[in-house]
Parts: sequence; structure tokens; C-alpha cells
Amino acid sequence: MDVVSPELNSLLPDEIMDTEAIEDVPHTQPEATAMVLSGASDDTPVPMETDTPMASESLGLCSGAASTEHTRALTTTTDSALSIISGSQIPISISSSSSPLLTLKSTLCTSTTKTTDCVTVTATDCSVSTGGLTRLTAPFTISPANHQIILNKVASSQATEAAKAAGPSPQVIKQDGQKLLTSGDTKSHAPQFKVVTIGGRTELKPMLGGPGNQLTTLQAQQLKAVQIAKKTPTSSAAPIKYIITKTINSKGLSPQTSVPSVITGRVLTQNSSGMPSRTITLTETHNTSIQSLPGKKIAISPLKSPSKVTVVSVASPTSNSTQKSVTLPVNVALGQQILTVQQSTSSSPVKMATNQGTVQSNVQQIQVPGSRFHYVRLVTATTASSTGQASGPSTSSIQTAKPMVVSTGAVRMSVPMIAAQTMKQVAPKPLTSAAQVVTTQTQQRLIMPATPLPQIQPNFTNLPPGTVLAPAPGGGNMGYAVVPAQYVTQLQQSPFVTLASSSGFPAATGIQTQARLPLNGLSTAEATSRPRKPCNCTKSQCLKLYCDCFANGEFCNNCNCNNCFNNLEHETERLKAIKTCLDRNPEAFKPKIGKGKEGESDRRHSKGCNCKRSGCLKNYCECYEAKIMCSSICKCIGCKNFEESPERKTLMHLADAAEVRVLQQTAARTKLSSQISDLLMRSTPVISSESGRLPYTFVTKEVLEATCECLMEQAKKAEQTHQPQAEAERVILEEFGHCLMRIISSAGKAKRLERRLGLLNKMGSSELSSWPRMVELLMSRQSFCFQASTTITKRSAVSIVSMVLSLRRWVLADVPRKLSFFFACGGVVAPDGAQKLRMKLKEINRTAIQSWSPAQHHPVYLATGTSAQQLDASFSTNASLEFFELDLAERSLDMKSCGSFSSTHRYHKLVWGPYGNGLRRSPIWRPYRRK
DNA sequence: GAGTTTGAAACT
DNA sequence: CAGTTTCAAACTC
Repeated sequence: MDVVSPELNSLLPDEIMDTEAIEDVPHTQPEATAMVLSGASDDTPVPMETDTPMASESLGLCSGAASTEHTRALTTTTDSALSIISGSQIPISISSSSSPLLTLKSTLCTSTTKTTDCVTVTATDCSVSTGGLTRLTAPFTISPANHQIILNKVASSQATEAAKAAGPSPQVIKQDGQKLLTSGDTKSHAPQFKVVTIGGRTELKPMLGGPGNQLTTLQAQQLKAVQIAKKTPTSSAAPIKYIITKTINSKGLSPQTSVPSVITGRVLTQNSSGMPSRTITLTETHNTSIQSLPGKKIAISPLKSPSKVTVVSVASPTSNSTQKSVTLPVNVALGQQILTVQQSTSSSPVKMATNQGTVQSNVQQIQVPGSRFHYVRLVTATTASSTGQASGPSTSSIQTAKPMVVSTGAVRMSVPMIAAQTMKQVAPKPLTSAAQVVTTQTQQRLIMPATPLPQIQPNFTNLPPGTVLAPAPGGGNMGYAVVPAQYVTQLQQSPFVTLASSSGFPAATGIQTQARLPLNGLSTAEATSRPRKPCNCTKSQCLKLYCDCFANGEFCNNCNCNNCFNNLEHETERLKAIKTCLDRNPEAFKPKIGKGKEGESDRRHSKGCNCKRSGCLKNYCECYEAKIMCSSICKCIGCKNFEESPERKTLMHLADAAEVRVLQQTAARTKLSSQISDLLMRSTPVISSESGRLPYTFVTKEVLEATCECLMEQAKKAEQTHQPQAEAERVILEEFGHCLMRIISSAGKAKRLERRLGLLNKMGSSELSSWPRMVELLMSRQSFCFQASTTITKRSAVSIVSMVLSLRRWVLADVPRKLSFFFACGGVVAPDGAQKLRMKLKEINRTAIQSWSPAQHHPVYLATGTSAQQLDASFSTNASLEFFELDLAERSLDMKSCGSFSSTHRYHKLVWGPYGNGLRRSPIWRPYRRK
């Protein structure tokens, strides 16, 4: 049946030419055809996954010990939700200061409160309700106008030293005229709330159930909600309700206890009570001095994704500090995605005490010498001592890297809480899904010092979406700006923790790599597991997107660049450069590789490539480099980077083989053979999914019924012929096998059609509004003449020419039918455009023709006219027409014989349709002729 | 490692 | 917007 060689067939976009699926599976044909056609016409852009919803804003603090569910919950947090999630107990006391910024007004709130502007602080095992084990003395400032929540440090808050995690300190939320609504019924299965009015000195009463309470799994969850109708003195905006919700797990619960998600407002949190209780003390100290810690900085840089905020912990071994109170003012402007994290003292650790150990996170403020910027350094350290709530079972040992996520929906802070002292002991192991979730959120943001930059600050108007300058709470000049780009300081002396190191691959292997965002097109695992290439920039000062470091939002580190300005020492220049880039392209720092439609695993380049000579099969091509196939938005010429491309397949196989070899060698060296098998196991489904997986939806009810009928028919036959039972079974089984084969065959064809549809979309560029009609003609095997149906410019003419390269595959597929393909471009090509066309034709000559069948004669006509009517007439009269005919047998294209395109008409609307063989073929290029 | 090729970014 | 130049990485020898 095949009249075309398999190779040619493989080249073809068989959606048109391959009628096998249609003919062999008549039942499926109409659907398949319809699908192709409709799909072709429906050229809706594929939404990119690149962009995380900007609208969603949530802030979540997830303790390092957060379980998988926690992280998952974080990812589900939605709009304007502030959630502080801890997998362990978090003694928190919230005390309002006299700061006018803080106004807490309680209103009734239920866990189901629906708020778009709701700020929800969710914490499990928070001591706020569990007896006031700790104190959170951070003043809350919630600015409805800006949708900001500001945890401001108050001068002379002394909760600090006293805030022993274990010590049941009164939890105080003071705010004049403010009410605190909390909920917590220890005996109730369902979350219950308790309203606590907070007067001038309102205290938050311990809410936790008595120790004698035997709580079930559900009972273990206790929800405390604090709804704060905030009144900021400076804001006159409509009051926005904020909810502080706390999911409380009673200590001593059964380790099997699992806590279902608690939805508060829009925050979904989950707590696993089985986790060891842990205490996070968030207090603030009165020390406002800025400690200068040269060399210990957190890079604050624009990230690729505007949707998240990432604070990278520059891990360094930190001695176990006895100081348990930490000042951690956090300003979060939800509406504008402001996240400000400040640390008043360099030595104040954010301590998270677990039964297993104490993770101290030092948020250190750093002042770079010679720089007016203030940087924050977040250092985590683990000690073996157990502080805080000592009630839980103690024990385990290795503190694995666990991400601490501060998520504001669109703003996300991810802080890998890796115990500095144990980092190198972390055994490579599959990360939890929680970690994976975090890593999939590869688009992160860092906080960027922004305040004292008068010469630049006024120009920050065009910072990426979500970028906001956050003034310092005290009115000082220590604000920070969250910029959607991933800039992380690279400090030579500071080991770096991989930001998104939680990947499917054992990333936390102790190799301290620079925190970074995933490379474009690379998976998180790839991006994080592989060391970044040093750049070699010489002229760009590493301040242009030419520089991969800069483009990826990183500081240069261990690079080979000359005159590098991509470092802290040139922060001003760097910021200017960032702004320049963002001015030029607001999405300059966004990942270029997004995701296709929902449900599709295919990623795609956000802009598409423009490759001309590489066939999109070299790393020059950004699509190929990202290991993705070119898509409909690509403007490449001679693309071979499509799914069914044999060249691509060959390359892929070679690459796979090479990769496997490398893995094997590496594993052999490191004696980690187990890793190999693991990786091989991983790669297998990838390969199979690409080529073999059948659509599971194909076995429909009708298919099943038909199959059963077939089997029953065989059974009846056997019965009627009095076949022995064994024979009857054999016949039935055979029939079943046949049914399966047919199902598989049909499913495979359907899948092929799906793929072809994708290619069809790729070819159906925007210039072709009548693409379905063209497909229809192709399917009818008519000779046809193709004309663009929409306004053609010089540029679009180029695109049309590039289509020739794609269409040629169809032509090739129909060799026996001598399908002629005419390409007409009438009256639209200006002289310079003609030059471009010639170049494109050279491309045809060079890259495409070589693969054409020399034995066949496949004319390609390039016709021009001065108007649509003229061209139209030309096709019928073969007059007043400039056209060229290519003889494939010659495999050459003498461009000189093409003459010139004289038309300067740039815009013509043409229609297209079948013209039959209006143009005669010639074995050679016809000389240019004009009437 | 030097030189070439390539395509994105930057520039005009 | 379109064409050209610059740039650094990819590639070749």
C-alpha cells in the first residue's frame, strides 16, 4: 500500500497524506479527519506555563520540616493569602506594638470565609493557641490599600530572649481596638473558632485542648483563625479582612494522625501530625543596628518568574545560638507582591526547634562595604539540642534539606532549610513530593535591595510585574524590592545551597552549588543538578542578555568573563542593566520555555526560534537546546526538530545513548550503580511516552461493547459448531487478540493523528486563515496553488516561503500522484523582500532540496504579480507572471535566473484556491520573464 | 585552541 | 517594524 518509502513517510506530516489510518479504520476516520481540520482551523495560542498567575498572591512560611502535604498545600494557596505553615509546632506570639502601622481589628471569621484579599496565616501546632509557648512579637501591619501585611519589628520588643520556645509565654496580640478572632476547640472534630477580643492589651489565650484530650485524627486539627480587619493609618482603602488561621495539632497525637487540608479563606494547609513537633520562634528584637557581614550576603536579584519570591539561604555553619528570639520583620504587600524580609540583628536566629534538633535560621542583615544596599542573609544551622516543645518523640537524625517556602501565590519564597552542619551528610535520596513541588516551582524571586538608589529608583517603573519597592518599615531607606528575576549572590566564600535543589534527582548531595533558577528549557533537576557553565563574556560586561549568567538572574561566579559587572561591586550598573533589559522586554527574565496546554506535557518556547541553517537540530536552536520540539510559533526554516523527524530521532537516540554512557561511567566511578538503574528506570517511561503510549481514552464503552460482541460471536459460532470447549476458548482468545490488535492499531493511528494535528498547527501560521481549505485540497490530492489569504508583508512573505519547506514534505509524500505544488506570492514582495525570498530559496536549495527525491520532478513555482487580480489572472492565463520552477532533479537553484521582483506593493489580500496545473512545469528554472 | 558558524540580542 | 550589527555560545578543524 505504501507507495512512498518509509523515510519519506516519516518526513511527512501524515495528517494529510497518510490515509492509512483513515482507510484501515473506517470507523475512526471521520473523527480523525474532523479533528485535523478543526484543529487546523483552531489555531489558538497555547497558554504557556511559564507565567505563573500573577494575580494569586499568597505568602506561606513552611517550616523546614514541612511535610509533603505542607508544600503541596502551599502550592495550592491562592489569591492574596498569607499562610505561614509549619509542619511542627510553632510557638508564636504576636504582639502589637505602639506602632501606628498596626491595626488589628477582629471580625468574625470562619474557616470558610471567602476572601480574595484575605491574608491567612496558617500554622500547625502553633503555640499561639497551644498555650503560648512562644511569642511572636512581630507587629503586624496590614495595609489594605496595598494589600500589604507588614510584620514590623518594634523597637524594644523584648520578647526576644525570653521567648524560649519551650516556655509557655503568654501570647499577646495587642492592638488597640482590635479584635482577634481565633478558633480552636480541642474537642471538636471540625475546626472551631474562638473569638478573642483584643483590646488595648488583649491577650491571646491559649486555645489548645487539655493534655488529657484524646484526639482523633480530625480532632488533632484545630483551627484557629484570626481575622483581622486591618486599619492602617495610611490607608483609606476599603477594609480587607485578613485571617490568621492556625491549624493546631495536639501534641502527643498518634503518629498516624494525618490532617486533611484545612481551607481557610483561600489557604489550604495540611499538617501531618505525625511529624515531630517543632517550634518556630518568631520574635523581634529591638536591635536595629545593621551588622555588616562582608561576604555573607543574599543575593537579591530579579528572577525569571515574577511570581515568586525566593530567599536563598546562604548556608553556613552557624554556631548554635542560645538566642531563641528572632526578629523577623516581614513586610508582605500582597496586592503588589511586596515581600520584605528584614533582620534587625545579624545574630538573631530564626530558630526552629524541633524535637529532632534545632534549626536555626539566622536572618542577617548585611551591609556591603561601599554599597548602600542592605542584604539579607539567611543562615540555617542545626543543633542536636532539642528546644522548644519537648513533648514529641525525639529522634531522628539527619536533617535533610527541606524547603521553607514563603508563598504569596504569585510571590513565593523558598528557602531550603538545609542544616549547614549536616548538609554534606545528606544522603542522596529521592526527594519527597513536597520538595518536588517546590522544585517544580522553579520560577522564583529574590528580594532585591532597592531603596537607596535614587538614580535608579525613579526608573523602576518598568520593573517586571510584581516588582514593588518596599520602603523600610521604619521609614528608613532599607527597603527592598521584589523583582521577578533570579539573582542570587554568588559569594566566593559562602557555600551556596541550591535553591531548587529538591529535584527528582538526588540533588542535595552536599555539593553546594550556586543558587539559581533553572536554565531555560532545562528541567529543574537538570538546572539544579548540573553546575552552571561559566560565561566567557568579554564585551558585554555580563550586563546584557548575551551573558547567560545575567540572563539567568545570577551573579557571575567563577566565570571567565572580562570586565564583569555582574556582581555586587557593580550593583548600580547591574540594576540599570536589569532595568534596561526589562524596559526593552518586560519578560526578559522570564523563562523562555513554557508549557503547552493543560494536560500536555510538551513544553515549548515562548517566542519560538528563528533558526535558518541549523535545522533546529543543533544547540544553536533554543528549542533543541531545551530538548523540546519546535512549535507553531517558531519561525525556523528547514526545521527538522519535529516529532517525526528521522534526523531528530537519530539525534535523540544518540544523545540518549551518550547520556546513558555518561551515567554509567559516572556511576561506575562513584560506585553508585543503584543510581544508574534508578535513572534508567526514569528514562524508560519518557521514551515510551514519546512514542508508544496509547491514548487511554481510546477504549471507550463502545469499543468494549464491540469487543464483547465479537467474543460472543465467536462463542456462538463455536457453540453452534459444537466445538469442544478448548477449541471454543482458543477461538475466543484469538478473537480477543484480534480485537486488541485492532484497538491498539486504531489507538496508535489516533495518536499519530494527534501528533499530526500538532504539526498541522505548526504549519498553519497566522498568515493562513484558510488553512483548513488547503488541507482539504491536499487531502483530495488536487494540484493546487497556494496563496496567502491574508495581508502579506515582506516579513510574512518570508514566513510563507518557509512554509514551502514544510509543504514539500507533503509533496514528497505524494510523489506517485505527481502532485504539483505552486507557491504564489502575488504583488506583495518588495524588492528587498524579494531578496529575502531569494535567500529563503537558497535555503530551500541548500537544506531542503537535498532531501528531496532526485528521481522525481517536483516543481515549485514561485509566482509574483503586482496585484491579487493580476496574479489570479496569471494563473489562468499564465501571463504577466513571474514564476520560477524548480527541478528537483538538478538539486540546484540558480538564483540569478530568478530575475528581480519589481513589485513594491506591500499589501495585497489574496485569496487562494485550487488552480489546477495552471503553471507548466519545466525541468529547469525558467528564466525570469515579464510582460 | 584557533577559527568559523550560528542565532539571539542589541542596535539603528 | 524591519534590517543590520553585535555578541557569545556552539561548533569545526
